[in-house]
Amino acid sequence: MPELPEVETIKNELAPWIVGQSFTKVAIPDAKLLSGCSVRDVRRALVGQKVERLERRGKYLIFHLSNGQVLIIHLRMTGSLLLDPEEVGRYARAVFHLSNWHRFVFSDRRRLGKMWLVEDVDSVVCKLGPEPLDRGFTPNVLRQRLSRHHIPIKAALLDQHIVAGIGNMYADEALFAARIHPLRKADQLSLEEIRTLHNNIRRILRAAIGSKGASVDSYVRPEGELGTAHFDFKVAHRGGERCPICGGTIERVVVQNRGTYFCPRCQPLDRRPLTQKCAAAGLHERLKASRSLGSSSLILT
DNA sequence: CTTGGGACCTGGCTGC
DNA sequence: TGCAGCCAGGTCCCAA
Repeated sequence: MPELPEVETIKNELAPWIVGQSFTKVAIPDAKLLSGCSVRDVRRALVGQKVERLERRGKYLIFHLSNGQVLIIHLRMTGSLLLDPEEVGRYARAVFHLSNWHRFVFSDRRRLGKMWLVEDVDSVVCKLGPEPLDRGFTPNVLRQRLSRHHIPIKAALLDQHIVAGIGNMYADEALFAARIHPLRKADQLSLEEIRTLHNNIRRILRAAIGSKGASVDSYVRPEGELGTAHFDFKVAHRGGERCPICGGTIERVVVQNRGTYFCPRCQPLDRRPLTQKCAAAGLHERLKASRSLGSSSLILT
């Protein structure tokens, strides 16, 4: 599933082959791929145009063309861009031939990917939230954006209008690293929690780019290699396994129709001190009793 | 305005 | 072995 680190990797690895080259031939066997333009429009506009620059914004890949137009690709769930594959394959949705005799293929098993040809990038990506790796993305920016939403923090991190580029895997990893339960309300995190979350979002995304992305499902890099970021996952897609911190069992819940993995011990829903929790639950006596017995923890249900 | 839920899409998996 | 039915999740769209 291409999220920010995967799209960034694709951009970095594709750029040396594409930037400065022009399109010589474009085939789009799957017209459903296109949003707001026809196959003929795209072929006519692209052929002969040079790619001036390749850019990523959130999970969007942006090709700046020499005529000022912009080709934008979103890979969604199962899309990939393959450089010079031996065969185009049965899932090829678009094939781009370049002036250096290389070609790249937009391959997408589930056909959820999208492609736009526009005059103005903002007509497609204007509503995206800030780039989490930009200098301007400070803890205060994150705090301000989260404070407007009374929804689970997991849902807020997945909302591209709040922050761009984070998907299901990295949201789970960042919340685990910050020890924040995925169902905590976005507008009720403390400043300290937001600082920790902000720090971990950036750390985890940077590390994942360093590992060239996570190949959990169908993600492959343009030249066919896999990424290795998933080997560093602590909770994502690890339901039922042991938590690497506390040894407890990693659980899976569904938040906003998304499989969500977390450690209930490391990411408690209620973070108030134990004494306050017990007061709220009317459990003074039980706490005293458990302490007098030398118990260091109390299970609240 | 915000929030939640369904649609899109299809290969792969589960269970009968 | 075959097949129906469910699941995965990024984004858009609609209803409350």
